[in-house]
Amino acid sequence: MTDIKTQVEQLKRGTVEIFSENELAERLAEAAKDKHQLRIKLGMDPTAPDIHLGHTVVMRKMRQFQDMGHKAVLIIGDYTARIGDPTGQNTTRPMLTPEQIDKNAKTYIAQAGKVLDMSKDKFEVRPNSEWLADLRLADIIKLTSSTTVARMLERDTFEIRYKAGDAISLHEFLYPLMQGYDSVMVKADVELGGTDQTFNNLVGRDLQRINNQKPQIVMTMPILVGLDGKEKMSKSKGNYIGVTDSPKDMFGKIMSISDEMMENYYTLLTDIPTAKIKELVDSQKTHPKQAKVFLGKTVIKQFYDEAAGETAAAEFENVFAQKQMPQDIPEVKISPEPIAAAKLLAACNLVTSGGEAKRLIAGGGMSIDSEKVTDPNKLITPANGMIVRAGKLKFAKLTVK
RNA sequence: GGGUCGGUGCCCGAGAGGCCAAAGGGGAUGGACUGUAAAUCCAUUGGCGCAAGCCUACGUUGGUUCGACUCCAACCCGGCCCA
Repeated sequence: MTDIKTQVEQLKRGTVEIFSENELAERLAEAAKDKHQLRIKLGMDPTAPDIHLGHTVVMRKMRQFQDMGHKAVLIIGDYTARIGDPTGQNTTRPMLTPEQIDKNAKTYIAQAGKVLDMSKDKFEVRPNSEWLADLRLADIIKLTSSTTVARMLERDTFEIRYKAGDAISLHEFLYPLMQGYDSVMVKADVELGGTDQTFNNLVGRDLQRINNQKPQIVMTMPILVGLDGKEKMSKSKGNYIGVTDSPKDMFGKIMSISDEMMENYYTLLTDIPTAKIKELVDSQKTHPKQAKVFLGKTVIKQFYDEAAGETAAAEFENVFAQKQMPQDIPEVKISPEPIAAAKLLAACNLVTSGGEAKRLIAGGGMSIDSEKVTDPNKLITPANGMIVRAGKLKFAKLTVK
């Protein structure tokens, strides 16, 4: 039994709430006793094609269960994606086409392997169209009868929108029910999710109870704040670090988070013990920059290897602290005729329009071979190896055709 | 179904016949300052053009007018109230 206690302690780390901790202990004990795997459910909406660090917070918890011998059941919400999770949304989401969903689901599964153990006995993927697509209206009516309008409006996202006089489509109410039904269909023992999923996941408990199943244990985890320091990390908000980002990008993005966010990132994205984290984020004990460098390396190690983290850090230091040129400047082929500076920026794909180029130059953001360009009409004669720079981060190296 | 209010640039939101590529804010980008952090400050923020200027844009489609984001009509979408 002490073993179970330790397990619960480990699993508790990083969670916000568990419904309920006692049930979790019981369920773990039962599983240990008759040696069966618990089914750990995590649903993912294939609404955006990439997994980012925000997803990995919960996925890492799932991995922990796997390492204890349990089974990860990843639900690809290909059917629920037709609705779009109303959580955290202030408007109805556009419905996705089946093709988009299918494509996104494929990359999701591939990318999930970066965090989860994909071995056959520990991993199962199920698209929820498997059971949702064939529901008959009668089934749906039955499903909807399990809850009430008042209950739905308790959810703050609905409540806020309702009070603000924004549109709420009726089908959005179906979302939590469908997600809960998923739990019934896969016989989930535990469902993981961000705190914003609490309502949805608790509906799963209700539906399982109605269907004579043991209600799943719901574990919620904090939402990872995005790079802007304000909103939830998400691809559509462009404030994310993707699991397939290059080590260089990951490092750069991590370095740009604000100091206040570091503790959050350390806690949710690494296994570093709490006491050690306290030291790292204490500016008296650790220089914030060093703490951030270490965070960057640690995160990169999870998706690449230690060397990749070191390289990224060194490159970063080189380029930004020492103000040297980066190693891997994209090369641009260009004809040797003299060209106006503004046009050159466009030719190098460093800007998207002539106006932007002019603005950049006017703002002092363009340089050629480290020399500032101030006149957008200045004629530049391209030469091999010439370095064109736009802003701090964008470079191009010319090759004359 | 009836009444009523509304749909504006990436987002929020002002404008109510010419002075409107459209106030203000947010965001974004560039610059200064830094630890490429945050905060702060400054600048820029539809496209093409060296420029004059031209084009595209205020839900959609037509109309009135020398001229429409602003007026009219129909339609589409949403909020609220009534049924």
